[in-house]
Amino acid sequence: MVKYDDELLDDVFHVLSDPTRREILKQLGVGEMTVMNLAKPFDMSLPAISKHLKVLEKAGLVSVRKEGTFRYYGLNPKTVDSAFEWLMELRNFWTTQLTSLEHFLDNQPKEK
Amino acid sequence: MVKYDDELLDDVFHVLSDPTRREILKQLGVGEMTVMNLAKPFDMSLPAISKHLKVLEKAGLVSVRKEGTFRYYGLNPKTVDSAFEWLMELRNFWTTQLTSLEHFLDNQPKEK
DNA sequence: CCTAAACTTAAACACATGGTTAAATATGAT
DNA sequence: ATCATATTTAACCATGTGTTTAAGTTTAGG
Repeated sequence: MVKYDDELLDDVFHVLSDPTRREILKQLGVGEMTVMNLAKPFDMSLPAISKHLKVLEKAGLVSVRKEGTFRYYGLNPKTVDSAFEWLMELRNFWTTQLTSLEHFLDNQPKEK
Repeated sequence: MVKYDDELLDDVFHVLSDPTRREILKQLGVGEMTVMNLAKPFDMSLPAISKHLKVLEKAGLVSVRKEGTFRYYGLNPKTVDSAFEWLMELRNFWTTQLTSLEHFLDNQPKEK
């Protein structure tokens, strides 16, 4: 199995475990957005969104560009790939294990 | 976009955000295991592992089978699929958005 | 019935999280 | 200089997390 950076995975999966952040990530797929505009769909204060964006940034999922008083947040799609690939490998590992004879024998039902 | 259960995604991604739980999930790919054996590789008390297993169970990623004083934990691979599929769709959504003209125009660099 | 083994539950703790409101900061416009 | 706008920082709060140790619980075996 490929080696993954545990801390990176911690951060990325933690980011993904919050619905607001998932929604923000989806939204950013459309293009760069200001904090104000990102906040609009949510029934939540601006500082709350600002905090979520910090979490996203710390995990390397987004980056910021300043322009006047605005801050344009944009995607960093590669970081999500690390989580995706980890998940893919996990599933892959499971599948190969599950088809092995050893596993088959170990998992014969012992009761029902 | 397909509709996903937010609470399920919250739980599954939260499970995945901890390295101990990721390791447990990987390990369970080999086959059912008792708590004792699952705990062995970790430098951590048994109750700590027990709690992680509760989290995994609550998220629907594993299930338990009792046999005497032992508890055999086994995988529930389908639940991980929901997170995997959500991630896949997100990437997919991004990709289609990123190739659209609209996005291209919105994202011309404004400074450098 | 007694004991050992395999867990779980309880209680406690330090720290993180997700939210709030109010105040500070930075920038552009008048 | 003043003001409004966009955003962050600070301070606070309730709740959740990951861990520990100590005390149950359940079950198998002498």
